[in-house]
Amino acid sequence: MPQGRSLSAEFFNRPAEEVAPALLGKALVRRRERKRTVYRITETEAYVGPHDLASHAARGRTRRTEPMFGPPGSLYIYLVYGMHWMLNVVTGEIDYPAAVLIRSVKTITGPGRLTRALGITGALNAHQASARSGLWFADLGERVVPQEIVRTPRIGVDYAGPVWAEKEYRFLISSPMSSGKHVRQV
DNA sequence: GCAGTGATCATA
DNA sequence: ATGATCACTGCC
Repeated sequence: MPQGRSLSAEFFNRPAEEVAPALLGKALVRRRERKRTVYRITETEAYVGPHDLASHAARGRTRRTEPMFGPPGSLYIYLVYGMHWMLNVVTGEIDYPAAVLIRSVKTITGPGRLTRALGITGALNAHQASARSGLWFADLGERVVPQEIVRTPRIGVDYAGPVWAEKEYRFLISSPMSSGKHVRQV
């Protein structure tokens, strides 16, 4: 199975709202026990900076949020509701807290289900995404055109107040089935 | 619809 | 030390 070229830190060194759609169609690669599995990313969310009231970083630099202030391409993984690990990749320059939440890959929908299926826990928190850590991102060479990308408000962030809860920082690859139309393949 | 679950953070 | 909150999921 092709796994493509690993995405460098430079790919992540730009605003989260740019990285989030750019990750659609890219690969999330997991290595466990010498087995590699490649997953196509289908849904992401951007948490854009310290002024973003939906972001943990809006509460400042604490032990929990410290990884968000790390270098681009590092991982921010935290537990929510005492049960579900959330996988994020840090974006932008060091000391600027921003990240992209990986919400779904093909065949696995939901950020908590995703980490459970891939065996991702806080053990990888603050690590760089890399072959070394066993979790990284890659370019499959697949083209995702802007027309295939759908934007919506983020999920589960009503606590942020209307202005920030309504920002369209969630990105999905539109599925031909859900659009109710068949698509001619080129 | 709503309970489960436990780390984190603010308050004290 | 205590209590509220929570970037979710699964079952009623």
